[in-house]
Amino acid sequence: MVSVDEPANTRERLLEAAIKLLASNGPEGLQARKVASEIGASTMAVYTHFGGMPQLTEAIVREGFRRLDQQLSTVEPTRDPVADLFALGLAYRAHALDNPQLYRLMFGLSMPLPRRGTRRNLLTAAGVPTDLAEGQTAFQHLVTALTRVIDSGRTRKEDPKRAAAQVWSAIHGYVLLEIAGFFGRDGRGVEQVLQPLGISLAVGLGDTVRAATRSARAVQRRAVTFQGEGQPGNTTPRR
Amino acid sequence: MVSVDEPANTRERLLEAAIKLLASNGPEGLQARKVASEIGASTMAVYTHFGGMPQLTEAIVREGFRRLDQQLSTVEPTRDPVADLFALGLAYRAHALDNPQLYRLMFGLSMPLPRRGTRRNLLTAAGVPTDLAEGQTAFQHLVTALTRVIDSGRTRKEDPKRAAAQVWSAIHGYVLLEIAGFFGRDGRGVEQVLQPLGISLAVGLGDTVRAATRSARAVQRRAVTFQGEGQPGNTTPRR
DNA sequence: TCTCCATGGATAACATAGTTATGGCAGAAT
DNA sequence: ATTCTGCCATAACTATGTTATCCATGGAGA
Repeated sequence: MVSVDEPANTRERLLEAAIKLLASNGPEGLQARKVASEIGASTMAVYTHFGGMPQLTEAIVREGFRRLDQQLSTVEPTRDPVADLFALGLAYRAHALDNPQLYRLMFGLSMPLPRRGTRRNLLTAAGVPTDLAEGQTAFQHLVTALTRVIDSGRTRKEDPKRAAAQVWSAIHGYVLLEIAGFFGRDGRGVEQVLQPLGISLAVGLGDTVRAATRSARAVQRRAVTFQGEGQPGNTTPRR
Repeated sequence: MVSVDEPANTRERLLEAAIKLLASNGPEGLQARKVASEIGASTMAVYTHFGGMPQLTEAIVREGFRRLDQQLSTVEPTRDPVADLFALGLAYRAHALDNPQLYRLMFGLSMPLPRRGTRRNLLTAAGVPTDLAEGQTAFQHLVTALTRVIDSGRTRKEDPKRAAAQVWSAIHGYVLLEIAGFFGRDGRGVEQVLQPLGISLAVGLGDTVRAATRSARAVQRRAVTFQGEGQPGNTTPRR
């Protein structure tokens, strides 16, 4: 589980190279020739194993959601379900900030940039990403967390799914704005926006300001366990 | 103000055609040859008036923020600042849902992280993407609205900017997820997610459940004035 | 062992789309 | 009238996704 990925087969190496190129070069890095030459192969490898760039991109998105799911799974439940929810939010944010290009691609924000060359028809039908089905797994983490919050009596009775939808909206929006640089690049946004936002939502759902604040502080202490504060180049023991 | 746009000069016609093609064909529609031929010109027109496709895209983004600003400006303040904030949120959502491709493009272009040296660097002036600077105007609407909310005493004292950042995160995330289809395509997400989210945030900031709910209902009645419920092809008296 | 076939992949050609070089034409300036 | 300037049509150039073709390799079966 902690072992470094061995080369494996060509398909895996292509996918791995593509993800690396995406992270380092942005969507521009996702070019058949670049990806193929990265592993010393010709472009045909892409077509043999994926069918084309759209399918390779789709595979990247799927892998991105798989990794997000993994990261969210590392959040262990405690006695404080609200704190657990906050921890989930921090883990979500950590994944997105550590893989900003990937995160954007997962939600179709960067892909449709018209590449040169021929058509592409993956995420663009009507702005409807294929990836939504994959996103369900990430959403499920939130539903579970909110079910525990609601069942704990800290908040009002409410449909956990709808509450989770609210929380996901908030986190998703926050993360995208932070990636875009709107909250600065020093990771200050977490304490200035994300944490207050989490407290606001918890209180809005019925928790008390005191309790929510205390849970937020508790998570702050836990949080050092996760990724570095958004600064690239830190130790990222992903996978 | 209600007059149909006259052809105007070539630059305007190009921009207009590009926005139309973006809306109808998605990002695929943003091709130099297509845009130019749409107005019966050659691709050179794009280069004469914009410099290239990246600059044309940038102009589209700028126009998108301008229109968003216009739409948000139509929300008239009333005696109920919380209701006004909700109305602002609905107007924001209406703009995004009526122009989903444009909205995605507005936020999809900022990829400032890897700082590629040469290619398409026009959006990163000094590390801060241009589109974010434009986004400031939209953000300002929220700051103003939240200042009124906070000053009204309905919520706790708080920095309006930080509160606005929370609200923007929530709306932005909600809108993107709704565009992506996660909340269904029937516009149900507004009452099932956006409205509860707004109430949660208001309550989280200090308002009472009763008052926030009442404000939300008041806006619901006002809201019919805006766009149709996200269904494309309705009457959109923009500009 | 030899033959045959299937699979993966290299080479190269093709189509598309951004970009650029060139030149002409109309109207303004002199 | 001449010259100059700006707009833009034409066509060429380049990069990129895609496809056609062909070769190599390795396993199955005789």
